[in-house]
Amino acid sequence: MGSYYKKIDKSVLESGKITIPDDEINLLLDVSKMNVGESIDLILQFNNRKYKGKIAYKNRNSKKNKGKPYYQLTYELGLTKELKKEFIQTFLAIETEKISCNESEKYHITSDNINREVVKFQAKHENLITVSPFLKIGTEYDRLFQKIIEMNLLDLDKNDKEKDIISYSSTWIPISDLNKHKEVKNVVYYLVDTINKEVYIGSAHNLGKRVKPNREEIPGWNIFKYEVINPKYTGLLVKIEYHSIRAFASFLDNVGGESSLGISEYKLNNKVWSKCK
DNA sequence: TCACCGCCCAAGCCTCCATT
DNA sequence: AATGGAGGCTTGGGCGGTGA
Repeated sequence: MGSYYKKIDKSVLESGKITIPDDEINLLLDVSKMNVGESIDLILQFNNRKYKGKIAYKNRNSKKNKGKPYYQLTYELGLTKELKKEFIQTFLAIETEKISCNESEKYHITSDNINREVVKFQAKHENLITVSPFLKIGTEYDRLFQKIIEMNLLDLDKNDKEKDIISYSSTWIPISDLNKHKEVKNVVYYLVDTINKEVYIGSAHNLGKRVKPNREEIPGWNIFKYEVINPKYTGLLVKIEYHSIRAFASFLDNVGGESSLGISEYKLNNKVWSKCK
């Protein structure tokens, strides 16, 4: 048992899967009883936090490489993110290389001059490996870049617009124009009956399928508006909806049993939402 | 309310490419 | 030629939607 030192590269920081050379695998794990196709689960510890990982002995089936299996260490993406924050110098170099690769349509990023920092994998005891920086290039801007990486602002592959939870908020629209908005996706919507002074709030992955005239909960609704949730946060759609309902219920008389200030003659028609008492 | 279905994403696996 | 680096395809689990 010992330590394996690895230059930081895309494998380490992005895919979270690295090939361990045959002559070094025994530093991390006793593989004498391992057969091709098998894998061993282990824990990687970095900064006192533990991450799931495994070492697999993998086959190569192509004609050219048949019969030359190799060892691959993989770990969860949570660790890749922490490592990006640790090895800022290399991470930024890789991101920079990506940009020039895109421009020149180069395919692989293996340029030697970006591989400067080194991480150390040390076998502690059975199935526990500690991960620590061995060679690190610090700068005065590390704290700033840590923040930026933490907020995913450097995921250049992704759309910049993805920072906001709400990506679009409509004006109030008369029911007669409903058809023009049928195709809108991932929305929290507000239906209002201006005659009977009623409000109803809902959410939908597909506006046209949920919002129709004579809706049971608020049959007389005649105007509506909606907010489109950033696709990145669609998992939170219902939570955002309930937050809106809860907020409205605190101010408007409502049929959901929430105590309200009753600041308006309007009434909230929602009956059910997750109440955080 | 429950069971089923389809979709999406991450993990796993395979393979090609670059480097030595 | 050998082998590590890394992209792409496949798979499977989880989750939301839908219909009974």
